[in-house]
Amino acid sequence: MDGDPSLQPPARRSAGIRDVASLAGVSTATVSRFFNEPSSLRPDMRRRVDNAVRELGYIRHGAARALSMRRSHAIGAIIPTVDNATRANKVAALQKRCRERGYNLVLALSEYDLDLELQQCRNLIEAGIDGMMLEGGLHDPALYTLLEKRGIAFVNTSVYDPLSPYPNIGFDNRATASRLAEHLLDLGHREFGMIAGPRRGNDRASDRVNGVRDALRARGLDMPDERIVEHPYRVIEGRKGLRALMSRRPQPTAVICGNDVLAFGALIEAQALGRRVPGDLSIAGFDDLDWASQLPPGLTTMALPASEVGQMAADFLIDSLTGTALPRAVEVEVKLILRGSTGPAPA
Amino acid sequence: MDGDPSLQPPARRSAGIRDVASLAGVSTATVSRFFNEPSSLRPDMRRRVDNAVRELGYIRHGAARALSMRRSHAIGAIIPTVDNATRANKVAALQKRCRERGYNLVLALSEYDLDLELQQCRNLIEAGIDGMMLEGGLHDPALYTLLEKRGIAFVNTSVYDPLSPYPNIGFDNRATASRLAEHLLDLGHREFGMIAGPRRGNDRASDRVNGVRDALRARGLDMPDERIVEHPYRVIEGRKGLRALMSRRPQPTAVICGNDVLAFGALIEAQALGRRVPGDLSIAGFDDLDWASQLPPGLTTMALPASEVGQMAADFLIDSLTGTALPRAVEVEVKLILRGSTGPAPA
DNA sequence: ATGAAAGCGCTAACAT
DNA sequence: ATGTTAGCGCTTTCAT
Repeated sequence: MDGDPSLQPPARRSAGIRDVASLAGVSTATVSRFFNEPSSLRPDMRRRVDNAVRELGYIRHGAARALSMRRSHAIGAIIPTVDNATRANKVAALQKRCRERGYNLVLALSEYDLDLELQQCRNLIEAGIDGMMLEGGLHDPALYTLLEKRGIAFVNTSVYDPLSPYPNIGFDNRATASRLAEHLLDLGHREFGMIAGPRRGNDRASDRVNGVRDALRARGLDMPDERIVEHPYRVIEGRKGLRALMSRRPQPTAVICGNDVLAFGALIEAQALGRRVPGDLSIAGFDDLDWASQLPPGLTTMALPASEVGQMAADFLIDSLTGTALPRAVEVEVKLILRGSTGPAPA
Repeated sequence: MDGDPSLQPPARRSAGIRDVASLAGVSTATVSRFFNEPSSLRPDMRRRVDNAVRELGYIRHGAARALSMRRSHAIGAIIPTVDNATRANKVAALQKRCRERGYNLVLALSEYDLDLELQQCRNLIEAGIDGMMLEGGLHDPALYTLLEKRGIAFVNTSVYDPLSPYPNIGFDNRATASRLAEHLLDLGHREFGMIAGPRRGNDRASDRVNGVRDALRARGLDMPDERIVEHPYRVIEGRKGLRALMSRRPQPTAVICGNDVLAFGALIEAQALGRRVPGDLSIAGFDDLDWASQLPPGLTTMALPASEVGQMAADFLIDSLTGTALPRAVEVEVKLILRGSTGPAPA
């Protein structure tokens, strides 16, 4: 093998399908079938091609394949950031499932910016993705137009809305937040505060605020704007948020945080302020991160099945490409995890 | 515009370069130049093409472009997981810089498995990536062969080794771990323990262990195997690790953790065991995660400039493609962040 | 079951 | 400065 004593062994371009075909003594069509429909080849043909492929270290040329098949076997994903374990799990599950089914994942970040999201969408279309996972259901209308006009499969994730015209896989953030608030209402809390994530351009963040409001209103209570502070998802911001809320009068006895990272900060700041959790103050979050069960007194939170969503998104997108009929909206289960950070309202 | 009352408006395939060319009354070459070398067009030509592009909503076909240019404008990255904020920052910086320079990011996960990493490498090659970011310097030899034979640019990251034959951007994990150990030695500690990350197939994890050993040996001390426990990077595992170490005699007064997540668990478990930090026990980690400065008493840790590495990796790879001469190894600065979790050895 | 050959939608010589 | 046209490396009819 490699018997050609040519002058520049490293510079020769790598083997193409024609090289394989001629080495195996078959046509290029047969080599193509070897990869795409092996069962249509006679065993001996298959063996010959297989040997040639191995000998040459042949790897198909994806771009040529995509051009010819009008299918890139790439799935795109646009997410705000990756620096959140829940989302990381979703992306990991997405890429794993895509890989299992022969698809690659092209990742783009929107940084919670709808304009940037649209731009990234264009980039991914240019990259030729066959399907695209989005986060949330709030996007520039042009994004939907773009995708639909080009017949690119897509799915909104981490939101569930059976009435949406667009496919979605996730859960109802608003109802989920209501459940969390009800838990606290049942514990006797009447003075609520909320450390929300930035709501602009983020329907999950605003839905969570609205959900808490829903629950309070259903019991004749209200959560005025001054009881809501908005902070980026960072621990230090959770601390600031709690400090701000505790400076209002009357002070809240229950604080719901937009996610566990903010709750982490709130928990630490409560301790720094000398408030006992849950004796003086109950705190809850969303995500059920790794440490939520470990950090005393344990964080009450909503466990969001992120990797399930990622995997389902991959399946949904890839199935769409084969023309399978699929449900427009899929709801995944969110569990309320009760831990030590929430308790009866102080007397 | 769109004056053709045909029967299936949504089904018509999207505009190609020829459509743009004929609408603008120019050749396809001119349209191509409009995108790739706009300055070579006369202003009025540019305007005509621009209008046609807008009117048709034309987006270049990446696969066709890649096939023709022999360049996909895609960068691949294979990382173990994304569920770590430091790595998330690296990936975010990588994708951002790639995007700025007209490249897309194809992401693959290796799950700390060298065989899977090699497989993912093949997948990415098939996807046609022009360059590839790897994590660490320990890979299947076949991976290097594959990449070099095909002339794909690549770079090992989060490691620094000027003697390596392969390009790398990062820091010397071994030396960095030594610095951390020296800090504790200077505080008078003599009994060390280590909660390492899984070392199999992970040079960063094993280098950190070796670095701690180096520092101890330099002072005539030793760290026997039974003072090292190995745990996956999760909070609960950090707790288990500390419990295991504290069951040995003599007990360590200083525990160095493979990363901040493990250190988090160690911190919590120390508290659960009634040990005061740093009074009875000093704990340190790697990464300087978001909460490290917030969680009392503050975690002493090494701050790794992850996003700097991600950005430099993007620049290195893309610059390589243009034939720019580049340094083979780049070292980034790691800072020792002193906080409350480390203090003088108990008397 | 296998082969021959016509594209897929661009880019880049080369020509003007 | 702009146009003509031959590929890029596959897949997929259509023959056989």
